Amino acid sequence: MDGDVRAGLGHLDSTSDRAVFRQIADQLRDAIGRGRLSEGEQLPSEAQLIDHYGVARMTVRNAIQVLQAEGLVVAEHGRGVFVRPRPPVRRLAADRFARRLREEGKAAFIAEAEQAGSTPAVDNIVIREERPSPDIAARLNIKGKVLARHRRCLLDGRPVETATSFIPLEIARGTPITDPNPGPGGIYARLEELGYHLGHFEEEVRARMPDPDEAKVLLLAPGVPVFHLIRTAYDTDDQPLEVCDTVMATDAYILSYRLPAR
Amino acid sequence: MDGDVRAGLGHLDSTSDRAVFRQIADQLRDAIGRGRLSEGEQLPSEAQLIDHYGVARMTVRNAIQVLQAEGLVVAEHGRGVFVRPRPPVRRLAADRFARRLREEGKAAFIAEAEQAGSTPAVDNIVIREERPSPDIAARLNIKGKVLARHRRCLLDGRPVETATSFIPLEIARGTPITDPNPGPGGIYARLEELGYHLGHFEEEVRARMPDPDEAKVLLLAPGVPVFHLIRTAYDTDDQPLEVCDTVMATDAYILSYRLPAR
DNA sequence: CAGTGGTCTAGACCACTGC
DNA sequence: CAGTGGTCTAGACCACTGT
Repeated sequence: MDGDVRAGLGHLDSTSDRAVFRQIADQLRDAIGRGRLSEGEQLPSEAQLIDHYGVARMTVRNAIQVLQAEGLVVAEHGRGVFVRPRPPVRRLAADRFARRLREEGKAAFIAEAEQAGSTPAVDNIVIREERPSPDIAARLNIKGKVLARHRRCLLDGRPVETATSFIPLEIARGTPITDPNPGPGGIYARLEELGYHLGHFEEEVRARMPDPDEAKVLLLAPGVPVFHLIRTAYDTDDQPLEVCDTVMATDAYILSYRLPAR
Repeated sequence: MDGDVRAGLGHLDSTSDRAVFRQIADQLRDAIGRGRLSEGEQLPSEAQLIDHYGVARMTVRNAIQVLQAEGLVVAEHGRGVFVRPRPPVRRLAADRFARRLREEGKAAFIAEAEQAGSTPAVDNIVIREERPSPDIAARLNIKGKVLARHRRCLLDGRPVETATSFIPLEIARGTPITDPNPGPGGIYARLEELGYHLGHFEEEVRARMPDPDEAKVLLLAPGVPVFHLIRTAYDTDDQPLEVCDTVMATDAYILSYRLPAR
């Protein structure tokens, strides 16, 4: 026995040309993958790993940092390093903007959350007139100003997405769409009441690492990417009515879509 | 003047409680964001940053590592650190599995690539019978074995995705689906020839950091997440015919979907 | 308080790139 | 060859957590 630091970690292969910190990362990753270290469980402390492997502290820290960048572990100052718990994941259905939901008086985010038994919340609401970016202007096919509706959405107290809707000011001005709470069914319901008939949505999905602001607002752990969605709502004449720019925590969502076979 | 290391980097705020390496990362990130350092351009070397800020090497390296984890820069051993070039992005259309493409004799990946003016390629093809994972078995609603068709797809020489299709062995056995090259239109065309009528597809989209194997096969830079798609093909009776598990480089793709409004 | 991770220094040697 | 980043050591001091 060699003071095995639990989890059955092995030895270093000094003949290998693989860097020591990578070998340590490999062994910890393997322990996590095999379930010898399970979700939420604490990894051996830096001091224990230093003893076990007989290396300098930076070597151990480099190993742990590799795992952090992979999203496998989270370090908590003063407490330890833990296998990253997988938060509950919400599956966004392909029909999440179906009219029946609006008719039930639910905005999409609220409806989805309640259907899944979670408690939704919305904060950081900012509504103002803006000159749109060239990209937004092009998507809306307009030259003038827009109404921008920004908010952050939370599930069971955990921030999961920020979103900004852009609506041509010509459409939004003087309507409940300019209110912080636009009423039952959300702004899509208001648009339909105003005589705009929603035809379909187009959604573009990207994924990337968050910038520091996004990581802060969404309380993202290192190694957790974001979805960046840009959704355009079209009326039945294929005229754009709204663009919604959304940044979502990828550890909180699975996006689901239905594709036609013809 | 203080040997300004190009790019107009500023000074450290010693009164700030923000860590020095984060301040350095902030300044470099800002320089990139403002275009003072543009795509592909080389950052000041570690030695230059050490001189400029008067800090230890590890401090500078920590700063650069922050930017790497954000996907903003790539380090090349012996050459320097460079603002990560944005590779050309392929937009995957919502109708990419439309029948007309199969009838034109193109598999989806090939059709998409050629339509966009790129040169597609496929390698690492492995086809074999397997006992499916519980998840795959459940999606296919079967108990028996599957035919697994694995491949890696490249655009203009750059690997962009790996994919594995799972087809119930009962369906695939003794058909061209078991061939490395299943013929024009891909396996979906073969399925239809066999009398299965494709009705629709359901696609689940996740994003996460790659594991080391995925990073290697897709030549992913640090800080580049992957899309993980699981697509199920259904026939017109809503019976599953195939499941395709795909891992894609997120810096190579924008996924595009059409959502119904009712 | 002891134990944890966070930051930083000052060096060393190595491996890769390009002239 | 000089210049670059990659790895590693051996320390120091700090900040946070929990007892």
